[in-house]
Amino acid sequence: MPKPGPRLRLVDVAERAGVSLATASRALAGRDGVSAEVADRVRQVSRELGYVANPYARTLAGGASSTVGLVVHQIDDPYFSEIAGGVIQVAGEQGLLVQICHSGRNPEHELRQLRHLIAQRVGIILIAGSGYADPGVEAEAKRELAAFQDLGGRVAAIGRHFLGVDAVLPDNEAGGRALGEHLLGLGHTRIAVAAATGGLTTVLDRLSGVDAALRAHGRSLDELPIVHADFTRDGGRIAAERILRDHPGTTAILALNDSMAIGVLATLRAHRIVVPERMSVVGFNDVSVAADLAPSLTTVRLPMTDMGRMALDLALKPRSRRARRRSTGHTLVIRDSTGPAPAR
Amino acid sequence: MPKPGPRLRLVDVAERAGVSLATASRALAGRDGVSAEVADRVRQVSRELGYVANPYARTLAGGASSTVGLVVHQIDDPYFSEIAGGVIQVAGEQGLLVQICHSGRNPEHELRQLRHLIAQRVGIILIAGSGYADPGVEAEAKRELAAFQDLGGRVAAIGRHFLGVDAVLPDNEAGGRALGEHLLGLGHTRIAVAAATGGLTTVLDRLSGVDAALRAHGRSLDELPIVHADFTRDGGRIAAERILRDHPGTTAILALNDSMAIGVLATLRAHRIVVPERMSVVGFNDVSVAADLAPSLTTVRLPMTDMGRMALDLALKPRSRRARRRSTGHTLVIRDSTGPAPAR
DNA sequence: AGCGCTTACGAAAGCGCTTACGTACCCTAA
DNA sequence: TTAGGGTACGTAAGCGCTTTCGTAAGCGCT
Repeated sequence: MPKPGPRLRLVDVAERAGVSLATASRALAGRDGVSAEVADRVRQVSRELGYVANPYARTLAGGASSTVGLVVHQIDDPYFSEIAGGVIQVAGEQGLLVQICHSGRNPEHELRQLRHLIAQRVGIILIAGSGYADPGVEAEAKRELAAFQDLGGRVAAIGRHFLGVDAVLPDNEAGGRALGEHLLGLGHTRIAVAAATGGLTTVLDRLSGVDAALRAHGRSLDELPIVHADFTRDGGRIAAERILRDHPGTTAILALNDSMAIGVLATLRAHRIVVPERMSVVGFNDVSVAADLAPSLTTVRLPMTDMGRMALDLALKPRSRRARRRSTGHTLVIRDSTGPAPAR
Repeated sequence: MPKPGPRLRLVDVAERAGVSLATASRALAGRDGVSAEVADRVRQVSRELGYVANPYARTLAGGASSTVGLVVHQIDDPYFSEIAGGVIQVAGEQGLLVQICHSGRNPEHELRQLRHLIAQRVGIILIAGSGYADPGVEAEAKRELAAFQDLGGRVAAIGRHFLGVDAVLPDNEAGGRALGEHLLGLGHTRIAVAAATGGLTTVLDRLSGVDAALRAHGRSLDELPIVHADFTRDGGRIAAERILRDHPGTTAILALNDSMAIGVLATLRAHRIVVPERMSVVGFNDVSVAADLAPSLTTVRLPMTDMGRMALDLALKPRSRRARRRSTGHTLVIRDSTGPAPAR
């Protein structure tokens, strides 16, 4: 059992292997200029001794920083915690450390976090969560990230297209379309949308998918009431109240994420409106509790954990000339919260 | 990885303030040996220039590391993600970075993560999640943490008493007792317990609270069927199936955490057993979805976010001679999943 | 004055690593 | 043979900071 001595340094390994510090460093970094024979010996000794490089010294000396910074809106939101789970998993396999910080859905605060991560010299930055439709808001972050990449850092985004970096893009549009078609297929015509406050690209993309579905049926999103509130359970509550009050004929509520859908369901329950008999409800993301609600929630599943994994994978590849994009795929998961439109 | 670049260094600040490197360092660290006047000037200049210390250099030179390592069983478990939320919040205020890693409820893997964090020279380690009842299993971790502390590191645990470090201890026993009393007060006598696999201190503590409640009524835990399964939704499912099969007279199921309770509810729904009319169900923790289930879940609320905060606060205080303990408090939250015991 | 003592500061020695740069050595070609 | 060009490795110069140690100045005391 390799016992991690108090402070084992690279010199110790080098000495034990009978080589110089430089050679030991090269051998462990897999750099060439070392004979295979010597390199093997060094690695062997290092393993025996249980040597772990001091990341501070390594980074200070100009080596690659082995920590990845992950920016999420809020870690205690299942969407982000699942993404984080994927990232941490891959990071663990690669021996990387993950630093997580909150942006709190606030572009300025996000920018501050970004700068902090950069100042802290992380090697990789992963930035998750919806982007802002206003390019001006993203511009500063974009510039900061570009500079970071020019200095050798790597960046990948999850769910944001305007950052000019590699990105994992959830199937927001296709998912929105699938939900729209599902509801239309069930005969719903009076559909209301519970959307997050405007300005988020995620919202726009999902809406545009819904629109596509409607157009395929000779209709359009313009006909539907769209109620804006926060991307949270409370937002869903508020939206649902507003819909019930202002659009009483509604037979289906399409919430743009599961949190809102949960709020919608709670409100409907409070009003004793039976789901799905009198009202169908759909969400988006398929967070793990969606299956446990009563009624269980029809939603579009995004592979959040995989998205986290993919993002880190992207960032671990060398930078390409053009920003790469990876689509996530999606699955319509039909559960008990949707049913045929009630007869009028 | 980011190259030296146009980064601002402490020398730059020192030069600009007309002092030596050493004085600048002392001034910014708030160390004495610098006149208030000079210190102010240095801080002023540093602020103007937007200087951020290079943490790698700082740590390498022997300063305190400004990163905190947080070990959780699994970040995409709401219990842990809420704790992490609290930790990240405090860390953000203090300008600390949080590194999260998974232990996966596996003592060996946890130990490996611990060693990795220590090797990476984090300054603070926070370790969350139930401990193991077998002291042998904890011994190695305990030793490792003690050594880490002797080298100047700080450690705080959340929910583990056997580590010999400062700890935030959830009110497991009192909470268990509250749940037991609640059910007994409703007239339930045939109560079954869905517990996690043995060996976790959390399980033992909660059970002991239940036992206390029973004894206050002249009964004892020994009379109740206790079914062991995983601390997850699936575990709850399995436990519920077993209870229904082996203990058909049961009128209340006490699940030792919310995840299990959710599984229990799902199973009851599948069996068309109405909650709470035919069966009451309680959970533990009050994760945020507990309120959104149908029926909403009666449970004991632990202030997870606060627990994260408290743990980091503890770790930020200087080490005391004896390990400190902080209790979290708890609240019994009565919702719709519990009701009077059905007449026989 | 002369002595010690404190205080405010600077010079310089590392912390453990990466990476130019230098140097032996060997192999080939003229 | 010797110049020329790899290849394998060692030497040493930092990376940006903290901290020890040294020093000069200021203080009160004999």
